[in-house]
Amino acid sequence: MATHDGSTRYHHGNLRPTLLSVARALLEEGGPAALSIREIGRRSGVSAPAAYHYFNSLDAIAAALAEQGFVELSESIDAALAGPRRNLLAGGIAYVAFARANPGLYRLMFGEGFQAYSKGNEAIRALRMQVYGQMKDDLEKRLTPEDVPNAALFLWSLTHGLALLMIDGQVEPGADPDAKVEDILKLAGMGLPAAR
Amino acid sequence: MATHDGSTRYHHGNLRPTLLSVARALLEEGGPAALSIREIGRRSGVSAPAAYHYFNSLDAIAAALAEQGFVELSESIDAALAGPRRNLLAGGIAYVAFARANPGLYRLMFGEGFQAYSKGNEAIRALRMQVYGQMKDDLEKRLTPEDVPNAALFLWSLTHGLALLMIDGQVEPGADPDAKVEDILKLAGMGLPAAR
DNA sequence: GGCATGATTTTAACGATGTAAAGATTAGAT
DNA sequence: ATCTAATCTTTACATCGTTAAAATCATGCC
Repeated sequence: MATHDGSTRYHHGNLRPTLLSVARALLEEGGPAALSIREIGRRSGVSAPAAYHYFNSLDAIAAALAEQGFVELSESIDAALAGPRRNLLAGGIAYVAFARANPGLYRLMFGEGFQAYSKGNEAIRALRMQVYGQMKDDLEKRLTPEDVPNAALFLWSLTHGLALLMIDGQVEPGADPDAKVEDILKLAGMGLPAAR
Repeated sequence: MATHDGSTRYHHGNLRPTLLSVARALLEEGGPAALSIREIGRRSGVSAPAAYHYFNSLDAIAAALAEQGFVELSESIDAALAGPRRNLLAGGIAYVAFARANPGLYRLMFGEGFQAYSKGNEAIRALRMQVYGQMKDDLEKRLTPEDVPNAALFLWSLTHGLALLMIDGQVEPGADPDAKVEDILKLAGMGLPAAR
């Protein structure tokens, strides 16, 4: 079997990271459904069962990718929250921007892709909660304590929903999607416009 | 092969509806990923390729289920909008209630399940837009025209996001989920609580 | 009533997938 | 240099979606 640079060593030498980056490319090409252990092996220049030395299953690869995603999303939100505008709006914009830049990954992190039911996606749920906690912590600096839980869920719902609608192509693509996101998220602070 | 009532006719006699209802049960048991043409056949007391007389593919079965879902969701929203409270809040509550009552179906309608990329899920996108239009129409009776587009997307994002978070078990299950939904959706009218 | 026609379903088969088991190859320590 | 453990391959199995061909049934026509 040949490595992807043409040489033909028996040992790949750098397989685990290669598998992950190939998997991630696959994920962005075709969404979570396109993740395939055989295809990952093929593109990595390696036979399919080789992956089983580093991951117990295809689901384990998906979980590793999701974990990467949560780290990156978390960093991205942190950066926005610490940036020049240091407000919730900036955090929300960063959140949606991450989803738009990594739609396959975002769907993996928050969609099915793991059997949403039955199985032990307990780890994923915890990672999601961590992101939620990040928003919540920030809200605690701004609101009275009893308002926080509902405000946090409100904000998360809005941001999550907007992110999904956008990566699902459900928002008519205007000239400047970032501006659109900002317009929508701004309404969170004011509520809907007054009735006429 | 035996029918599910024990008799053993060659012709099933009522196959198409049976396939759909079995598929829907499967969908709610295990989510969109659990849809399997062979399992549908098995549970319908029929061989797998029999389904191909009524549907071109597994995706076609999924599409038919999704269509059912959109009809039901639409009716449910209409009923709420025409009901005693006849306001947007009631519509939103009905929307989320539908998702909570049919989580598998809702995920099929709005999640992946169809290859979100590449393929022709154009019909699904149109059906989604129809639901969106329903909310939008109602908003038009209440707001000045230029406010409508952003308000509609705002509302849809919030409702859709909340629905998904709830059926993903991401909202700590309190005593009364319906009340929680109402609390959150109410914030859409007022905006976030004032800073302390 | 007998029979042809068309609708419905079955069996058999193909290619692809995830994964397990067993063997080959290689790197690194002693 | 040899032994050991890590890494990777080949082979194999069960399952899946789907196609092709054959079997069975229902129905209208004579």
